[in-house]
Amino acid sequence: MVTIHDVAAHAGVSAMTVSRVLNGSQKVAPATRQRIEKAIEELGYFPNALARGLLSGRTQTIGVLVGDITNPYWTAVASGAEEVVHRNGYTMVLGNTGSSQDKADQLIQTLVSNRVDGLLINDSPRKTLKTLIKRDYPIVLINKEYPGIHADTITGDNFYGASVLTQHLLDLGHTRIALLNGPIDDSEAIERERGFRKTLQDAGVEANGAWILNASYHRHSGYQPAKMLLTLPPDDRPTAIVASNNFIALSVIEAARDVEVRIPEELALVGFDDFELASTIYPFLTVIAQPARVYGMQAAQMLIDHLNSPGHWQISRRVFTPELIVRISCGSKLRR
Amino acid sequence: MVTIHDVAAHAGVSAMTVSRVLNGSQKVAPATRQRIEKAIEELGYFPNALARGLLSGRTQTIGVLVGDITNPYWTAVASGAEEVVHRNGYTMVLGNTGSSQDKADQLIQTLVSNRVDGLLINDSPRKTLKTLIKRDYPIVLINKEYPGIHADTITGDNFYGASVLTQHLLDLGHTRIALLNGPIDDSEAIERERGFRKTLQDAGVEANGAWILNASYHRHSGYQPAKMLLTLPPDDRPTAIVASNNFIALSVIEAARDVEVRIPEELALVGFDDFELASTIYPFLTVIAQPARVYGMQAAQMLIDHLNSPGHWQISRRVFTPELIVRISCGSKLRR
DNA sequence: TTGTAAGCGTTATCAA
DNA sequence: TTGATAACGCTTACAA
Repeated sequence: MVTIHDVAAHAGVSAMTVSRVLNGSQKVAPATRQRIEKAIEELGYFPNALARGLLSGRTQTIGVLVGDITNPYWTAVASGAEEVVHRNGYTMVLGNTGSSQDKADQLIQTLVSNRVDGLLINDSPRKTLKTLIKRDYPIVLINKEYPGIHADTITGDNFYGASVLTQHLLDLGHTRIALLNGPIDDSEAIERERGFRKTLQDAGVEANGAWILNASYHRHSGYQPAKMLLTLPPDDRPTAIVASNNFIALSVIEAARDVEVRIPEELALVGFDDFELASTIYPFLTVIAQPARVYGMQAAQMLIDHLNSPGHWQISRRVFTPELIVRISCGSKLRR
Repeated sequence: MVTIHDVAAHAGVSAMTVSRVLNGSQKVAPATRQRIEKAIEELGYFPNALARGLLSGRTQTIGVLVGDITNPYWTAVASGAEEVVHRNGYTMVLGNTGSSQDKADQLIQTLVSNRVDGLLINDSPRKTLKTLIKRDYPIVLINKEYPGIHADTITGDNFYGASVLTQHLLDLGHTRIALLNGPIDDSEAIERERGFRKTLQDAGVEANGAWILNASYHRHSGYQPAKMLLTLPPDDRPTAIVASNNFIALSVIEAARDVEVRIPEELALVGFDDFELASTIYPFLTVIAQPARVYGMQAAQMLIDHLNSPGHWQISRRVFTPELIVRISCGSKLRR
């Protein structure tokens, strides 16, 4: 590896002068500068960011940890974050936890060891989070809250979202409504279930415990529970399903197709998280849309503001109100 | 930031002993070890990978640069790469070039400055690549070749893929076939056009230059050219389109819907790159499937083998033969 | 305008 | 089994 000293020797100056050219920090004679730039070019010199970071304590790098990189929701978050990160002269490092706590923990260890200046986190073990916070490490949580953990947060209003979705189904005349929810310990899933139950209750409809099921948020995890619901005896079967994310909604579509239940004619389907193709896949999905890209941008901006703030940063939670997009999977655009 | 010396002081030992515990490299008395582990825990110490990397020259990190992180093809590549990278004790750092040469260049600069041990690259300026190769920096190119650049490469056989797709359409009786290709200077696009033209020629069908159009590989870039093709006067209009990637195929579906051309009844559509939802979106797409996940895994393995090889690494190109998956967008499963 | 010296946090080497 | 020292590549502070 070529070092600053190699460049210096090649240009017949000291390392310090090369450093000054690199950083444009102080005056360097034009002739000297030219010689140095030529040397850099000829030697193919890349400054060593490790040495720099070691000295300065900053790496101009921000880590982003998402649960599932194959989910368009999270790539939208990441791509929004990246835009802001990049625009502010930082580099984004993207990590994929695959919703595994161990992997999340390991990734955080690695990123912090590499002294990224801050972290955008979706999923992490509580303990790791506590350590980070104790050490005043700048983090922003995205779409997740941890009871007892006080940190900057960007989320959607899941209680509200679930309420709107459920109310929409009630308004269409459904009373036999199932919830295909995320993991039982997920903060979003918990809020969604609360919103779901409360809305039913307010409407005087009794929630059926057998119709409230948990899945992971991964691509096919909703398939089995969906199939289970759809193969219940007709009298016992829900007429509508609320899916807790985009992948779960897709699984419902697939299960319905496999057991020959038509959406929306025989089953109304609504879900969380809009995605590009929701309007291209038949039956076009009625969803609570969360502006994932905006979440990513806002979270990144929040983190960068924190990094740029002189020392007294005020922790805050920013909760976005998601929006109902009615398409046809709920059947509301059908004549009944 | 807590350093190894803080831990050492806290445990009443020297930094060296802490280092030994951290790396399990040499014998440490059990009692001492325990005290140190307790100190690490209490202080919330994270080793500084910058210092480590500076000393060792290795960071156990691999950079992956993809063109478009919102394209499922590339997330599949990335997720395959990550599996292998992770399994081998490295960390993957994912960068998104957005198909911008400047950004790719900047990202490579940053990653190399941060001394990632190697790079998986899809898109990069030639010049940067040349510099990397001159400096013997381990890289693997994915789905891209640069004339005059000699580097490890993983690609699909695009000439073959285009030939198979085109032949399939010819076999179905089409002779008026359009190619909605990628960027004009993209190595994959060039090969695909070659395969397309050659297959037509061998069948004695003359290629219509006005039906060979270029788009970028991004989400909506195929829409305008597709619409253009589909609004040509009936006598001048192709009856079949070969789309050069998944996003272009989606754009064709959208354009066809907007101008009320039915697929596959009035237009046969085939494309490159299978993706999860290709079989969920109607009309289910007939595609040349490239095992993106496998490409990612193979590329990562190749890079790691290179890193582990004592010094004499043989550069090679690995070309995969893609596979035709016939669904219904080409119309071959329709009675004619 | 340019150069010297010290130190960032680790670990390899040698010594105790 | 443990410790002292030097070095990795760079930049800040100071000196020339």
